[in-house]
Amino acid sequence: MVSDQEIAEGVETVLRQQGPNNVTSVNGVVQQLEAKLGLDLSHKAAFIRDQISFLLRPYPLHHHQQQQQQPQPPPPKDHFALHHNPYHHHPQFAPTPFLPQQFPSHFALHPHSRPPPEAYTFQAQQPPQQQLRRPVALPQQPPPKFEVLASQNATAVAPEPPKDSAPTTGTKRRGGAGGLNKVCGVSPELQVVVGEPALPRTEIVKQLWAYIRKNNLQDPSNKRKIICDDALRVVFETDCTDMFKMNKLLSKHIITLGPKKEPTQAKRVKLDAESATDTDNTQPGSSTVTISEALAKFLGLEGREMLKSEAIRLVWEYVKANNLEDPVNSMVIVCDPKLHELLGCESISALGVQEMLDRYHFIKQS
DNA sequence: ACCAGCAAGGGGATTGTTTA
DNA sequence: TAAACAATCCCCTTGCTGGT
Repeated sequence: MVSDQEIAEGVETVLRQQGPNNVTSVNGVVQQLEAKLGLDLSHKAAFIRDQISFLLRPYPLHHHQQQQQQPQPPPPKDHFALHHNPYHHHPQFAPTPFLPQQFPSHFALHPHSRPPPEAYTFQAQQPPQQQLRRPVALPQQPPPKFEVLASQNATAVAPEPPKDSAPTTGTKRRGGAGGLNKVCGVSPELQVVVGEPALPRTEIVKQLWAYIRKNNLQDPSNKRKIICDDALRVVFETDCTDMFKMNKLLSKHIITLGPKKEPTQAKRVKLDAESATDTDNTQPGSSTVTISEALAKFLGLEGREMLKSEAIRLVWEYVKANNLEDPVNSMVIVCDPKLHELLGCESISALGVQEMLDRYHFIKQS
């Protein structure tokens, strides 16, 4: 029986040794790991996928970086460097020299929603059988501890006991980090509105309503009706919608991150884009920032103070106006010379654009 | 007047039930 | 007994309806 720790180390080793261009899927890594360990790891695919996404997540941004760093387009190939695995201490998995390369974007899953290593240890310590289905003869398990983690991303979702709307059907289940509390990716268009690259669905809805109220976008005669402004028009592709349709339209812009049950039909936008790391969790989309000179030049603006959301929106307008989305994968932006000059790379994931702007072109104000 | 419940919509987690 | 399947819950929003 191989432990989660060994698997985690094995994943890191495979990624280091193989090089990203040779690893095309989670299954590929599973297979290589199976060959390496001589075990059937198919039941560990989700765990392995988690490990991959953790290892390939972007480096976290630090606030002082955002404030102090001068606009210096970085070598994009460093964008996804392999992170050290907290499990890593077994000598047989000693890391091999690793040359940073651009990983296939489909490996860049839910990066910034990733639990901190210490929290992850909790998961790893639990045999999956106990985490998942019936606890067999064990007494009722307490709510999953990673519920707390979900609240880190969904700060407004109070961890207080939920409303007791459930009928008296014995044991009650708590949401935990899954279900609607699961952190989902946000499309670039929707990011302009909610201001975050990844949020739980509930939080996305909440932010959206905050945006609607803030901008007075409800029809006064029928508050169920939403009158779209420019940003919402891009998201919903209509001038007017109602609150129920809104959720449906919203789902197009919510990208499932991480392991997911295989749907019978691929109906969603493919998840292959890396998420921008964003340490600024105080309504970043609506904050005023000073943009870099390069960005001001790019946007053809005189002034350098503007709403962050507006700056992002303008960049996306440029992308769309110039058809810079990869026709094969719209989550990948193929930079033209002008965008190349701004971002310092030839191509970038959709979600990576905001990260680059955050990191190098937004100078936050107090 | 006030309150609770319901309406739609998303999808994963969990529990309960049925079947092999 | 295990697997497969079904049902329920989680959250959020506004406005309507029915009960108190």
